[in-house]
Amino acid sequence: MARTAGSHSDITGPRIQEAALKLFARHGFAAVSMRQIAGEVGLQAGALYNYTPDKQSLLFDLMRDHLNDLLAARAAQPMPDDPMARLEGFARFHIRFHTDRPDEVFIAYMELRNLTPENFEAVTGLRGKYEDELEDILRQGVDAGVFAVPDTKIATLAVIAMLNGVNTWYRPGGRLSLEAVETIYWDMVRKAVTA
Amino acid sequence: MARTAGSHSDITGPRIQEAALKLFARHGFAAVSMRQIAGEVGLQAGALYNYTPDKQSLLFDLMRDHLNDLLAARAAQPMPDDPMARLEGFARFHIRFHTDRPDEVFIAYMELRNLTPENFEAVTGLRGKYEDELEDILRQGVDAGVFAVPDTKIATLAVIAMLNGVNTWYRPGGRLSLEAVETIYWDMVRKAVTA
DNA sequence: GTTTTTTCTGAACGCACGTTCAGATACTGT
DNA sequence: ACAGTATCTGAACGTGCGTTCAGAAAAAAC
Repeated sequence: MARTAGSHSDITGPRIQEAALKLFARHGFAAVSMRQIAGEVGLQAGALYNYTPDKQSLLFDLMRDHLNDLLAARAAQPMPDDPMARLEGFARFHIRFHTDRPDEVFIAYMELRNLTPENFEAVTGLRGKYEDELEDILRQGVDAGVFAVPDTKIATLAVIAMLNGVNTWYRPGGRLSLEAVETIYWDMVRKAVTA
Repeated sequence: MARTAGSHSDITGPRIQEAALKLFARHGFAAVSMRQIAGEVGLQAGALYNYTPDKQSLLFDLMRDHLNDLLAARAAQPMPDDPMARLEGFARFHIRFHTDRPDEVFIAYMELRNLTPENFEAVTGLRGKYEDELEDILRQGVDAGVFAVPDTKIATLAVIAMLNGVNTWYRPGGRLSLEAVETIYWDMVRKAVTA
């Protein structure tokens, strides 16, 4: 009934995040209790409050970290001048990044309604930044005459919706390699927006 | 403390369904209580159990009815022989039907994990029937040489994901008419799958 | 070896949950 | 007018919720 042998915040903290991520993705934020999360890590519920002020922050931190990772990873990608090459880079990057983090992606899309208004603003703001990158590419391509879409904003949302769809069925080790999936989707995206 | 004036199951039953639909869509199944649903209809929680055996059935019935409506509405659509015309009909029908029922659609996609295994099977089975219709169209078009997709199953999922995306942003009375939205998306779908 | 800091337990708080049911009132059919 | 049925209330059941906190043990600092 006190500090346990081998306990360290550097270890417990991340383990709590992982447990919350896994359980939120599997059962949904509202259906998961603090006691379940604690149990997954081998703690009593009260110990969680050494690491988070409340349950809501646990969710928000997962989303914010995920979107910051997304933006950072994207910023580290090469950026060709050619719109077609840029779009291909975006499509392939998006599929790779998202299929690699199915739980984070799932939560970031499904649990928005469980955020407080200000946390909601923060998360959708970060996502907006990412979507703006794609819209810039499309606009650049339209200006260059290589893409033809009547509305770049709608085309942006349509392309992202299509690419996000991969996460609903793709599993590593399945019939198709990730490289093959990338190519199939890139092909459809390219045709959909090309002049 | 008894039957109230003007109470009738023909009226109360549908009102309970509507209240559950609205609240589940807004806050999520797990976050909505039977007392909230009852309150929305002007009842005490116990009265709901004249209409549903439990909370889970309330959710399942909403999903099943929605998908049955979808299949029935689709079956009532004209079915041209030409694959291109069939695909256009499917795309436009899908957008019209789904934008007309945003709450039902939202629930049918987001609350699958709150279904018991057998209810889950029933719902995904109905959805599979609908998706098979699209895959049949694509396969027919590929055989006729008018479509070119390396994998009809993946193309089916990609097209549906893209079309479903409309529901994330479209609102009646917005900048674009539904007809215009249909045309924009149909254009992207057509280009994405055409040979 | 002693003190200080970190980490956790276990119990407790008030509250809300899904569900059941006896009893009361409104409606319906005769 | 009366009997039978449909509909709802209000209270209750046990359970689990998010969160707080005093105190105890382990680790770290000195």
